[in-house]
Amino acid sequence: MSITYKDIARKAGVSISTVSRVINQTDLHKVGKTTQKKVEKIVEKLDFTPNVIARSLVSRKTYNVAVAIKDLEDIINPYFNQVISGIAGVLERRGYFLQLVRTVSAKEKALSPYYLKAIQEKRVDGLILLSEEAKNKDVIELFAKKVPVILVNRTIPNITAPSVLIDNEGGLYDATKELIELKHKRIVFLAGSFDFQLDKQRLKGYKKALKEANISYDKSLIIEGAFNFNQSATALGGLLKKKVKFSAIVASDDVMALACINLLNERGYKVPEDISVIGFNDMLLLPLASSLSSMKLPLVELGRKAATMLLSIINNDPIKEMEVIFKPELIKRNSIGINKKK
Amino acid sequence: MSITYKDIARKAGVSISTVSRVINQTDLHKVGKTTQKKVEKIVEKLDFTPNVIARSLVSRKTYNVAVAIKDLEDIINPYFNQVISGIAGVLERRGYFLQLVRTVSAKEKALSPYYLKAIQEKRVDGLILLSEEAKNKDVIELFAKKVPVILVNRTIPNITAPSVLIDNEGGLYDATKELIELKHKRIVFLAGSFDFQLDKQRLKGYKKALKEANISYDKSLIIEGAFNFNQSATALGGLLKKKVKFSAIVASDDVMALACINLLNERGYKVPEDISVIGFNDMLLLPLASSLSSMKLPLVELGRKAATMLLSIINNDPIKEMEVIFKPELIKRNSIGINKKK
DNA sequence: CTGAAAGCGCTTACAG
DNA sequence: CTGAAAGCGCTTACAG
Repeated sequence: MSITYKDIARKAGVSISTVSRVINQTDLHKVGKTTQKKVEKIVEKLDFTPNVIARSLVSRKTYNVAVAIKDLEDIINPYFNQVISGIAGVLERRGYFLQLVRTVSAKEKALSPYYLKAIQEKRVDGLILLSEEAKNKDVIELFAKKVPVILVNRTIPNITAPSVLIDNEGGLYDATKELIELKHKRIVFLAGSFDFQLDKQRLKGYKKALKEANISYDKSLIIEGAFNFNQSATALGGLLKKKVKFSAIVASDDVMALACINLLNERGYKVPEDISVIGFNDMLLLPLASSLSSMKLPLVELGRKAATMLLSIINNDPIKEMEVIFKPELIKRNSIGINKKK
Repeated sequence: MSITYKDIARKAGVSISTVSRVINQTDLHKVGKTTQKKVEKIVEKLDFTPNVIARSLVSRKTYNVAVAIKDLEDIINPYFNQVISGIAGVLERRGYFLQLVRTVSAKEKALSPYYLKAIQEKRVDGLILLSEEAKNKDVIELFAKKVPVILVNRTIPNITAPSVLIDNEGGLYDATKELIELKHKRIVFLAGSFDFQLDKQRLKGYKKALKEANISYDKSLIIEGAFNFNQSATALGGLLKKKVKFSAIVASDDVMALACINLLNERGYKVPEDISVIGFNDMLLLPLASSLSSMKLPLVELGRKAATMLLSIINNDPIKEMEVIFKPELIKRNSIGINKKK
């Protein structure tokens, strides 16, 4: 079997209490220098590492943090993997491990969804919620139980929760305004889903920009693409089929914007000569590869912030701000141009 | 505090042994139907979930699996996140949790690197190694200790380990051959690093294709780009500065290929008119966005296979094949063309 | 069919 | 300065 405190204690001729003190560097002032050295030597020689499970059982700390995304396969999405990368870096430096969990339960026999299970089973010390799919009710309950939770890019009505937010309204306002300045009047907003707060907020920003420019809001220009390539293409295809006129598109995500560019090219439209396109998130190399203009966010930094806040809460350190807001910034590339139609 | 077996037992008027039997559905035939119902009712009412830490301490199973990448921030790389996505899907379905660990230790005070720590601390039941950075010596030791480990895209000399492999030699052979058929003779191979097996194998395939076509091998056409955008651009920049002539590039990764296309465009070369470029991995949308030809691999499927093999080993199920090999397939897009120079 | 008891590998007052 | 003992929340023979 594996080595335990008992083995170390026997070899050193001391008690396991002493072994524990040396290994954990606690109450060391009470341990004789010689004894300490003796134990340390043996620990080193055996390359001994304490069983973290046993330790957790007593200390009630697991040094594990759960990061919840909708579906585990979503880490393929550059938005999520940038944020997670930022989280991971911080956890790593602070000696925590990162556990990936999902919020959507497929055909699950468990009483609670997977991500709640990690909490209930005491697998983790805290949770960072990257997904809108977790139900408000469940999240509120977690707060009630004093479980350390950080929300990313979502809020809970009537509750001020520790959260890292994105200025979605401002982002879409800026994007729309830029297009308006380029003389566009019929601008499509390709949202992911209006079940999501982020898209509701973005729609607000879109409307605000139109209003300021005295352009009337046309509901037929608003479509949903489910945050993925294929459904975005389908949504835009529907618009083209209905012969709805437009000269620009703002999409809620770069992948969706790319789907638009791709479809437009297939149908013989040129970007940006015929249609201007702006994405969201400025995901790594994707925009560069396709010359896509996008609303850039410091996603890695955002993840770092979320992790730092969570660790503060876990360790009962005071946190300065309950809500940190990141503002997207327009990065112009060769996917937007002046509207030349009429 | 939280609820335990003791609480359930008291409320049901039974012993904790009985509670355990009902919750775990073990030896149920020995438990009276009425008793069972009574306990189940209470468990349900309290939405009770057993403490997995305590359970692990006894059962020596954590239902956690570690996935090791070089640096946690590497999940940004589409190669890794596709493989991890495949792994995650399988683990999820089988009730396992996924822990992300890294193989490279920065300034770490621990005796062993982070990923080994997860094993030593008994945090996990097994390990999937996605990184070449883990030392052969350490990996061999893990096998000696009977730790369930799966290697992905790497082998250990003289050892047949359970592994999921990529036909790197065949992949670069095919890519090079395609370019040769397009009349290219001076083909650059932009590798990541020759410290890595995968690039050594790819170089073999490159040489083999040249040899078959009676094209002599020119060492000055072989460069290293460290698997990232910037260093790839620098490497190619060096080649251009030295005025080395070439009409095509095969890169060890799509991001690297994209760096080439980008730099070539900046310097006034057209792809594919002047220079043909082929990438590797066919990473999601990147090639589509940049019309990049690439060697496609079923990376998600590869991850699934690795996870399935690991769970078989963990559960002592027989595994059919120790080594599964995936073969890349050339996807032609508009980044390659016939060499028109002389 | 049911329960008492030992034990998993640690931590932590407490006693000396 | 050091150790014996209780306890964390479970599982698992064993006894009845």
